[in-house]
Amino acid sequence: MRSRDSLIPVTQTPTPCAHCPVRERALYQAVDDDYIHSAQTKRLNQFNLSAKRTLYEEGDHPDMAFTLFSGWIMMYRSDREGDRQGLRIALPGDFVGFLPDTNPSARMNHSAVAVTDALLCGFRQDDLRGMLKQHPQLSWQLNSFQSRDMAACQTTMLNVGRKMADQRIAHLLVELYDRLETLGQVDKRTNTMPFPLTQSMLGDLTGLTQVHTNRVMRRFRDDNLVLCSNQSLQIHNRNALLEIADY
Amino acid sequence: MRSRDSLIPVTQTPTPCAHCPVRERALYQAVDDDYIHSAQTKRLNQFNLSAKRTLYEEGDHPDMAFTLFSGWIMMYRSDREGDRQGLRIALPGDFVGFLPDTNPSARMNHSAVAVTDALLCGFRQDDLRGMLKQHPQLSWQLNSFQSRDMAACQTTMLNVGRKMADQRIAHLLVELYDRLETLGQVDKRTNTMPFPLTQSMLGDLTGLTQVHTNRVMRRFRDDNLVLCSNQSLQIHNRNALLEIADY
DNA sequence: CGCCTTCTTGAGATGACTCAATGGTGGTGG
DNA sequence: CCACCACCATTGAGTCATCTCAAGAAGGCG
Repeated sequence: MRSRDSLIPVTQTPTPCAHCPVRERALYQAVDDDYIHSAQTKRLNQFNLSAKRTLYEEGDHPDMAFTLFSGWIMMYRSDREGDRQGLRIALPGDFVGFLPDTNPSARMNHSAVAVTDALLCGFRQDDLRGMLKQHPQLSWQLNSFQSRDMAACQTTMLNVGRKMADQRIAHLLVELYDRLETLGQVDKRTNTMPFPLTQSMLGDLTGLTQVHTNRVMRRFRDDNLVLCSNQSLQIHNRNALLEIADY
Repeated sequence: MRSRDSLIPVTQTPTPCAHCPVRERALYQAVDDDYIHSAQTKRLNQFNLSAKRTLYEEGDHPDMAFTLFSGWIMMYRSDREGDRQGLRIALPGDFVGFLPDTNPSARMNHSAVAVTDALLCGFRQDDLRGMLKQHPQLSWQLNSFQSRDMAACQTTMLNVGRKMADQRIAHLLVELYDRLETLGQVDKRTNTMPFPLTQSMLGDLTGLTQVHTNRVMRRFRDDNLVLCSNQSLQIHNRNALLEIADY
């Protein structure tokens, strides 16, 4: 499987769960120690994935799923002409690439690419499916995650289907800001967050072209709403952004 | 809760599961008899919902979820200006309105309206949540449903975000045709299916205006691809539709 | 220094929207 | 049985948001 080629193992020994930098948001959150122990034994190595490398692609049948420890990953779907529609950005703590269908002919219906260098913790799909079937709490937890993802997906649909370009982009920026804030990755003094997305990716995620994304971002900058430079983005006027985004 | 006003109880005695006309697609599919018995005891009355009545709305905290027995229901999300983005059409057998979050402040993030008169079987949210926590198989089943819904949602996002109007509409028509075919609701001799959607709803579901939807449908008719009349739709040239839809 | 990716900007094309008006159809009540 | 009304489909004219194509500028990296 080609996607595996990009994955570079980091350590040979499983990392104890307590050391997981994002334990509180990962799959085994809120599961009691017994289950966590069981999760530990299933945990595989950590892997590095370099920026721009593909984690998996539409049509793959990956044998691992991952918890993202650090970095950004973009999930997207593409059509025959090669146009991309971004689905969502996975941030540290998110659970990525799980294929619930046991059927060996089941295939991923979207692709995942590293926006930045990423550190991932791998689980075998089979092990995960086994754990889920065995532990109702874990299944329940996954249900919640899926519901949350579904809600976000619906919000994106509303944006892409019904909003103007500036609304879509403003919404995405605020959403990422808020998610990064809960991860403690924004500088609250300057309202600055890491922002590794290219304008092309921003367009993918909002259903716009890169060119038009550029025009909107320039307008935002001219209007003194945000300042984007050097892989980071500073929000100057959050209220105006919220207003535009209809958040 | 206003949405309850539209629901008209049909029978006072729970309908035995074996009589469920769509048993094979409902939540308790593939769950063994013990669970099914438990599900039976939780099953509430059946309800009628008339066409155009709302089942629940964004912001509601409904105390029931439903299995749709007959009729069509449209789920959608709307923004402050009142624009609607259709999320999906629920057909008989689909599970509708479940709110997994136990938190009493949790709210529905989309609305559901009856496209046609509908017959629904109700479950108390609390009972469902209890059953799910107790029975891993049931949780697992729900996971599969959510994954399937998520995949469909992503397909819609690709359509709405990246495809031309005729592609979006062709895709929706074929998708509905296929779903109705598995339900045995198409006349295979004439390739005709029931089609209660107005052009306005069709526009909601594809991120288009009613007016533009009309123009596309007229073109489809002029090109002898489909014929839509009298609440039903006949597909004359499926291959051409598939080609357009990039299915 | 030179290459490659990303960003920027312009000019023109076009798909989809808005506004507006008309026609059809089915249901309802007098 | 007819008149009316509500809803839906149809069509035209004009506008606008976004796209396409194209080219140049600005960085980062070996």
